Amino acid sequence: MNYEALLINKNLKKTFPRLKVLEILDRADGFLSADDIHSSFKDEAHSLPLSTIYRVLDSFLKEDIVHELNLDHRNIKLYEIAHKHHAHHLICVECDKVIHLKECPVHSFEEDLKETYGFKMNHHSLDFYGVCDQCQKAL
Amino acid sequence: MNYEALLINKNLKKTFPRLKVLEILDRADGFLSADDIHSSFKDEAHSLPLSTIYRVLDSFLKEDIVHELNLDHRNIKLYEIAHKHHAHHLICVECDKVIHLKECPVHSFEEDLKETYGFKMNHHSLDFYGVCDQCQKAL
DNA sequence: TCCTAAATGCAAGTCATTCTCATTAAATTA
DNA sequence: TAATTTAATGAGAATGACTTGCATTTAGGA
Repeated sequence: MNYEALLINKNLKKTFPRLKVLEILDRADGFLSADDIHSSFKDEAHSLPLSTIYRVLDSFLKEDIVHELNLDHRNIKLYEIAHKHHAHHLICVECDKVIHLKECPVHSFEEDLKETYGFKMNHHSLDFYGVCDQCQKAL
Repeated sequence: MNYEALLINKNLKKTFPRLKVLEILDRADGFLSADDIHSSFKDEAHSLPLSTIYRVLDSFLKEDIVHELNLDHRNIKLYEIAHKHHAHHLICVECDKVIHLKECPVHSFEEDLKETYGFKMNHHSLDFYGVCDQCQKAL
């Protein structure tokens, strides 16, 4: 993944914080919170303040570079590079594991809603919360 | 709706705050935030502190007396008496109008997930965000 | 190289929600 | 009915995720 090209392509200035956050998200294998991103700097000399991280994430959200996932059971937002997966999830409320679901079973339902209610659709969230196999055994 | 009977039925002590919150939620015609509930006391002599309201709502959630709705675009939780509607929504990000959807198009999908991943399912959220008819015209 | 708007760093602020702890009250028991 | 136990409440402080104000820096075009 060419970070610089992506930023230029999205008309975002190529700055150190943006490149760094992009790299961290790209190398992560799942969702990260703003705080996760912040923490991943702890051993490096040049860290980033949380305010900058939030601003960078906002600019990425606007350009659809990242997806946002709201965790109902934690009151927290998680972020992931957008192209990685479609945005439906199976979430374990015990260990916070997130399983990505590729299928979107509500696509045609959404089309119907647009028509019925005259909505201009923005996005939809479809997330399943439960206890995973391993945590069931552990409890 | 018999508030006292409901509480007794759920093994919840019949207290003034619980009866009051139940009544407010029952009389509301949509979702309310904890703050909405708090505000609805402003003209009355005996109000309730927010801490109590949150605790009452928690006890109601545990007993499935209320449903909780997380608003992605506002970072806020809304509550409604559970029996009123099934919990899927079409939400306008401009005016915060919430339209209740009766149909659940992911029921069989959820059954498949349980089987495939061995999850014990807790709940799922399915919410559509967009701009409603009226707000589109107003923009 | 200069210029300007945009981005950043830092600190302070916001706001929904939770917690602490002393007090009160509900429901059980004597 | 009174005493007891235990949960619930009230008030306010605390938390924690996120946002904002503002002075400074920097990217990218002139």
